[in-house]
Parts: sequence; C-alpha cells; structure tokens
Amino acid sequence: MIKTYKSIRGTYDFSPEEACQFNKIAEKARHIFALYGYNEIILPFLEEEGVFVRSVGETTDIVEKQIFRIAKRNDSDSDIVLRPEGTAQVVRYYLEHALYKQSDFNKFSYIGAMFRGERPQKGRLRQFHHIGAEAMGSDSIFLDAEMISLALRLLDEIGITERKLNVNTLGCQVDKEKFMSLLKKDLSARRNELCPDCQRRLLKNPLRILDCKQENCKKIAISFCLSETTGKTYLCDDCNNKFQELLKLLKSSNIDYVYNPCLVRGLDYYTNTVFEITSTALGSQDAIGAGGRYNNLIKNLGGPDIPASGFALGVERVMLALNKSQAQISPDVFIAVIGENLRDEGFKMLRDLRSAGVHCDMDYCAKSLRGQLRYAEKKDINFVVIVADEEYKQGLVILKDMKASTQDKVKKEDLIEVVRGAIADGEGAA
RNA sequence: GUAGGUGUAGCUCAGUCCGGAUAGAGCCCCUGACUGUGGCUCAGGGUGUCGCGAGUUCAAAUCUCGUCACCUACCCCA
Repeated sequence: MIKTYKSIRGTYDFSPEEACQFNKIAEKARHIFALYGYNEIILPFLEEEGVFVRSVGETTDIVEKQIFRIAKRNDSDSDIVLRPEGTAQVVRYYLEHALYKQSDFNKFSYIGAMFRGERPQKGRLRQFHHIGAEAMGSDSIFLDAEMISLALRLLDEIGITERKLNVNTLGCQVDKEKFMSLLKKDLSARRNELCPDCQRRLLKNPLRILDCKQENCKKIAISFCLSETTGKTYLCDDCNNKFQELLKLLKSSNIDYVYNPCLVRGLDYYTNTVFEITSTALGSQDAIGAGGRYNNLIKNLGGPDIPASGFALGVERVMLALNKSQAQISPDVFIAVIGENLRDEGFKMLRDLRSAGVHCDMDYCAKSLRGQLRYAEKKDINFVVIVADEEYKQGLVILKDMKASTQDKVKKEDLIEVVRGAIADGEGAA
C-alpha cells in the first residue's frame, strides 16, 4: 500500500476561490498602505531566535512553547526559527540597516506568513498570515490615532463592518511596572478566589489575569481596574494626558471605540496605547486585528531609544469574518471543437485569442460537443466558439452566446474583433 | 498541555443505542436518450482499507480496549 499524504496539522490549503479572496484583500491593503505612506517590505520567514526572545518576552507562550525551530545544519549555526510575528522582525531589519541614521521617521508595511505551534482551532492556525504596519521615530498620539484609523480603514475597504474597537493604555515602562506590582499585591491577597490559571498567571504574567474568561476572575479584574484607573494611581501625568488626548482625537475623528481598562496585550514589548479589534463572526479567537505602542522595543533589541507604534491584522480571521464566498474566475470564451481533425485549428484560435488578451480556454479531454457545452455551462462561460467541419470549409466558425441562447456564423479572420465586441457589450449590459 | 465532540463515497450525512447476508441516500461528476448544441427530464455509471490496530463473537461499521486525525472550547493570540 502506497502512503498517502495529508497537509501538516494547522496548515491550510487556499482553494482557487480562497486564493482569489486572499489576493483581493492583499491588493486592497497595498492600496491603503500606499495612501497612508507605508512602504512594503518583504522579510524572510527565517529569523534568529533571539529576535523574538528579547522582544516578545521569554515567559510568553509564543516564545516558551510555540516557536518552530529549524534544525541546525552545523553546530556553528545560530538558533533559527520560523518567525511567529512581524513587529520584532521589522525592528531587527530597521536596526540592522541603521535606518534611523538615514531618516528620523520610518513607516513600513508587510504581508506574509507567520508560524506558531499552537493547537489549531477556529481562527487559529500554525501557519497564518499577517497584514501589518509599523512606524518608528515618533511618540505622537497622532501616530497612534493614525494606526487605529489605518487598521479600521483596511477593514472597511475589505468589507468588514461588524467590528468593535477596544483601546487602553498601559502607561510607560515605569507605569506599567507600577501597575503590575499593584495588581500583584492586590490579587495576591485574593489569591484563593482566582481560577488555577490565574493563580499561575499571578507569578508569571499578572497582566493576563485582566482578560481571563472566568466570570469570577473577570469581576475581580474589573473591580481592580476601575479602582486603579479612576484613582489614576499608577499612570504618570504625562501618560495620562496623552491618553486622554488620544481619546479626544478618536472622538473628533468619528471613530467609535470602547475604553476597556482591562485590555492588555500578551506581548511584553507593548507600552502606552494598546488596541484590539474584534468581530462577533468568529469563535473564541475573535481578535481580527491588534496593536499598539512599543516604545522600549528598539532599545531592548540593542538600538537607540526610539519610540514606535504598529498593528497587525490576521488575514485568515478577516476571511472568516467576511464569510463571503468568492466566485470562481471563469474565462469569457470557450472553444468547442467537433472532431479531432479540427482540434489543432481550435488550438491556434485559442492562442490567437489569448494573444489578443481574451480570457479563453478549450477542451482537453476529447469530449463530445454536448460535453463541451455542458462544461462551458458549468464554468459559467458566456461565449462559445464552435469549430465545425462544414462551416470551417467556408472559412466560418459559430459564435454562441450562452446567456442569450443565440448563435451567429463569423468569419475566422473577424473572430477576435467580434468576440471583443461581444464581451464589451456583455460588460456594458451588466 | 487539558476537556468534550466527531471520524462511513469527491462533498453533506443516514445506519452504530439493541452485532446478522452484496453498507445506503442526496449533491457533484461522467455517459446516453438527442449520430452537430448547454440549462429541464429520464435511464445508466460506486473495488468506500466504514480513520487505524488489537480483542470479544459463528458473525463487527455496530460491542470493548488502544491509537491516530479532525472540530470546538480551555490556554494563547492576529
């Protein structure tokens, strides 16, 4: 028995229709990125492990459990991994080429596959795609507002209207640490009321307690957040003022947002503004896009102290939320041939029509005329050129309009012009 | 890593509880009726490791155990 193969767990095959949808999303994203001044870069799938350990955070699951490592070719090789996310990699690129020396402000966008060894479920794959943007060199709230409005604009353009925007601020590094220690102190006292997962988080990553899904933990988290944020006990004046200004700016830009004091991000590098866009069309993996400010990341990866902000959309999640089946792309013209002896004439016509830019195809399976017409019908092809012996002797072919159920005899040499005219008429009518 | 659910034709599924002879349906696809014309109709067209492996039994898709895969949720995150 010969072994048969299946796709690797957590990978996904895009069908022609899905690939078409994917490409349309990418095309729209590129258009909007250009409009907003973000230049696309294409970076490798492979990256040195340290890039992510020192940015995303050693204790995050992404680094601790989900990294795909590539086998070393020899002992002197560094630890190579498949990239689990884009931001840290873009920063590596930015630093390696010392782009801050050429310009004090840089904007980049990227579209590409990311890899995480998670357990697959709805909206969660091991190989998936991010569409992202990063901007380095500004601490302005106008940049944060641009990031948020850019992410929303992309979703608008793609056609996702059912969505919710959550925003919050973690404060600068000092504030964030202060907040975490307050959180730790407060919740340690109520440790027994927390779920086992949260008891673990308390030691490892206390911020994550704030978005636990257990009802009881949620209540505790909310009451803590409200008391801390209303009292502003952790946020310094500068961070607080900036965040209030950002909210005002969002409001004046007519962006609907929900201020969610419990919103945190799982990656260590985030500071200050964080945001997340969710869709109810998904399952429990409902974030279709997220991002925020990462003012310490560039410094932590060995660069100068430069502030930055960014976000990413999950393409597969966006496609799930869109839930729109994409029509197949069908040719405009099909060439049906009666009898094998005219097949090479049909093939020549096919070539000439294609040279003239007409989207067309023919039968490769020696089907009967009936079979060929059935095929054209199934593929939703509007025009069929029938090459038949009797007419061909007189220098004619039959052009059949499948929608109108009419047909005319056309001179061979006029075929291209007539076909073009017919297609143009069809498009005009539609 | 944890929990629950599901694995039967290319697809969607019935049959499993309560074991019984060649394992079914719909969809899709192909052929023909129509020797040169699609859609409608009708008639044909299936060698399916019943996920895999053991066990129980005269007999297993059906019962037991193991195992693998997928789905959903936890977790994590886009």
